[in-house]
Amino acid sequence: MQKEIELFKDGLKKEKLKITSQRLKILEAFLKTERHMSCDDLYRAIRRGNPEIGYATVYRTLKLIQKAGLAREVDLGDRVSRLEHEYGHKHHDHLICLKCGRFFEVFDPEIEQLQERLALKYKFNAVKHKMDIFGYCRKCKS
Amino acid sequence: MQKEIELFKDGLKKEKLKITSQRLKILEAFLKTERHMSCDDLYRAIRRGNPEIGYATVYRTLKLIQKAGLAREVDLGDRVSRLEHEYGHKHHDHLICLKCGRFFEVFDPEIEQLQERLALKYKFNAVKHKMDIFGYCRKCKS
DNA sequence: ATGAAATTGAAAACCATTTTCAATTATACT
DNA sequence: AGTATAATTGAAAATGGTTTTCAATTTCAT
Ligand SMILES: [Mn+2]
Ligand SMILES: [Mn+2]
Ligand SMILES: [Zn+2]
Ligand SMILES: [Zn+2]
Repeated sequence: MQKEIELFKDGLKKEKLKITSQRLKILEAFLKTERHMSCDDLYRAIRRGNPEIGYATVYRTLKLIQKAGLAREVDLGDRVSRLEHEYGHKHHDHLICLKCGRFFEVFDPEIEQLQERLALKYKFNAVKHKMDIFGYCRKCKS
Repeated sequence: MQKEIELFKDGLKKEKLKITSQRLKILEAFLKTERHMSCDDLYRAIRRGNPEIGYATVYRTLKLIQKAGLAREVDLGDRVSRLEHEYGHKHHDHLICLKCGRFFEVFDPEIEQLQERLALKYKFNAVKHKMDIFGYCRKCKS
């Protein structure tokens, strides 16, 4: 994760922001997990080793991590912002189970291509998209 | 909109809930517009003719309207729930402009078909999906 | 080292939404 | 029609995730 740490530092320098121990610890905690973490999840995880880091600092730093291109927001429809790794992780969409809450990461190049065609048709300059399919997973369908 | 009103009343009766003047007024206000309305938007609109209707009642009734299958939630990524008509309106997705906030309603049968195929591949019983493409509209792209 | 500017944690504020509660109302049943 | 019962209402308070405020502390270019 050295590469990610460098990218983060570069992002900070570019904005004339400072490299602090709190920011680095929060970044490391985020990089350490592969799950989709809410700010609160991360706050709790960080807290275990660093009880002196504040809630607001976690929120603020997670915004910076996103700006540096290292994290992307996942919106599962509850009103909680969750983050997943962005650097070195390909774009994907989600199948989300309405019963157990589990989700599956999926990618379909044909869909992606048709999405581009659709944007083009509307002369729309697409930057990103979000596609979530909700339903019942193999284990939960009656 | 008589059909919708009947469906709403049926939905209420089925749950042993009561048909009240407030509920009917809120439903009519919702049916009257074709926009994507937040609860607050609707509260304000209703207020103009009916200053006695409370905020909580609007929230509660909008939930009932959704349960009756007359409204569907639109999630534009801010944390505000907006509603659009569901009855008599075909499913569609959105192209959302990051600059001016305007959105375009789109439908691509090929994408829909591939989405089904994707769910099938994961033995996932898809119920609904949400696809939003974010970017810059014709007028806003530099 | 110095000083300007950025950062921090704790607490308060924010804001959409939900809950509480006592008063009112709709409906089913005499 | 009158009554009992359960649902509904509006106002206010609570909730919960997120953001802001502010005084104290820290970073870093000079
Ligand atoms: Mn993911
Ligand atoms: Mn729409
Ligand atoms: Zn499941
Ligand atoms: Zn635009």
